[in-house]
Amino acid sequence: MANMKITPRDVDFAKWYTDVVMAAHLASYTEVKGCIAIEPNGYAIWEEMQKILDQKFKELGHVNVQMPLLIPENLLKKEADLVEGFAPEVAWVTMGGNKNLEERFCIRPTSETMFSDYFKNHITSYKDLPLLYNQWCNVMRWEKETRPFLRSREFLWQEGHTIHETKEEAEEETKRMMDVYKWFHHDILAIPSITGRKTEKEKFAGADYTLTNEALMYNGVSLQASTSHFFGQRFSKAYDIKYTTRDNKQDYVYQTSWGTTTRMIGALIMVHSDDKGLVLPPNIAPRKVVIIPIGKDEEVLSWCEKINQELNENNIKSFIDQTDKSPGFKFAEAEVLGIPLRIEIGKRDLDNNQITFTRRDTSEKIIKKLEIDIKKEVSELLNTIQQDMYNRALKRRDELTFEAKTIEDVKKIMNTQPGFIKADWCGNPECELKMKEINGLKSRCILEDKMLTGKCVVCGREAKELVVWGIQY
RNA sequence: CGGGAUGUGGCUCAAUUUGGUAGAGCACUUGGUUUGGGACCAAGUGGUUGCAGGUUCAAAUCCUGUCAUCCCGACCA
Repeated sequence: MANMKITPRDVDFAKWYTDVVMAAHLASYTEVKGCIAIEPNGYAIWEEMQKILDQKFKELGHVNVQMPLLIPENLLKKEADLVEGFAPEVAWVTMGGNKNLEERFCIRPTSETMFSDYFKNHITSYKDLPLLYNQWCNVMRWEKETRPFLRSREFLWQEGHTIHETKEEAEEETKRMMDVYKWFHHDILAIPSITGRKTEKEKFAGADYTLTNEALMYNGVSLQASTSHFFGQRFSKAYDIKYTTRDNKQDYVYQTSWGTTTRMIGALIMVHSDDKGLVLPPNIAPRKVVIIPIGKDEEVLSWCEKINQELNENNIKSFIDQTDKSPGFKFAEAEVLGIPLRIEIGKRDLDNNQITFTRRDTSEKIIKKLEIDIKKEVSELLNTIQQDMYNRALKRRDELTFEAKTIEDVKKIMNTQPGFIKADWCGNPECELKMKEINGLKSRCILEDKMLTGKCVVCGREAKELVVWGIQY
């Protein structure tokens, strides 16, 4: 393992971010632009995310399926908004072997098309509804500017696609899945995201409306972390997904889709990590504890083994670093990898009848008696770390959430420290564009909360919504 | 897609200005000594200088093109 230097976060945030990705061996660049190799450390985090979310989806009645990677052009074209929204960033397959294809295929940027076409042929009656499907897969969007995990041409995600008998049921599903994402970000990733509805301008191409989960990064930039869309009958009408209703009429289904991506790994870095490297919340860390023996004393090693075994038997994933590196190297390595808790055991500890814990998030050292209930102690400490990480992120989010009553307020805030800016909005897209002239501010989401002044922050006319504005990653 | 920067063993960089045998540190391998914050000694391995052309007796160095990465804008998860 290389002991690579990490650019300080406050010196160059973007450089720091990629340094952490590389130093923690989460991913590396490949010969293919915008397509990263997700390395074992990075993929393990994704597998944890998959495991937790997949279980939740299944508890809520969803089943997993797999649709084709390729989408025929004629099918894609059926929903005009979708085509328009994704046209600039789809990759096309035009040849099969050495022959030109009659009809080209796009490599899926998202799978509404294939799901819709599938649904069309697989339901006939209200008795077939709802269908609650999810797919774990890779998708491709031909981005120009790329960045590991945050914006790559190929990325991994899950996309849920559901169809329902009634509007109410579909809207409930849209909200329910946003609640799942919210729970996942808050309780698992320790990221205090905010949720709300996207404006017309920012919603998913082809959706009636989009719910979004927006997270605030350490540097005050916002990241769309997951979305849940309500399609109404737009796709079902475009793709002819009809069924026979309870009163023997023909109707179109109501549809939703919702997704989240490997981008969340990037969010973990930008919210929690520091100049020493990755910091992972215990609830998502693939390995929660590293045990580092100091010296090669037999008794030291046997204590390491004993503790390791007890933790693993109690479902606390731990491991012993038995490489021939010096202890100092191992400490630094555990830190760059973001392992939440470190246990050091050496002769000195044994002589004093103690073991030493070190928290990754605070670097705090905690001395405990050797005979404690190790699994209880560790699991409590991991919970504390998780909670503290959330609280720190929450505090930072609140500190970087501002209220603006006038456009001057907005400018003043943006000139000092970007963050979430709450401001009333009249609903006019022109005012949205005016905001964009200020350091590229975009509406992140519309909140349900009470408006600040009742007047649009841009034009001063009567406001309709309270909007959170931010700089988009 | 515009503006800027960079590309030399796995990593960080030197040699480019003024063309003349590719070099250092780290990492890696082997042996030994070590072990409480990135250990030490010794001996080794590894590079047709991003790629493709061109100029030249001679190219890492000059010219043209291209690709990639990073930063700043426009577009997006």
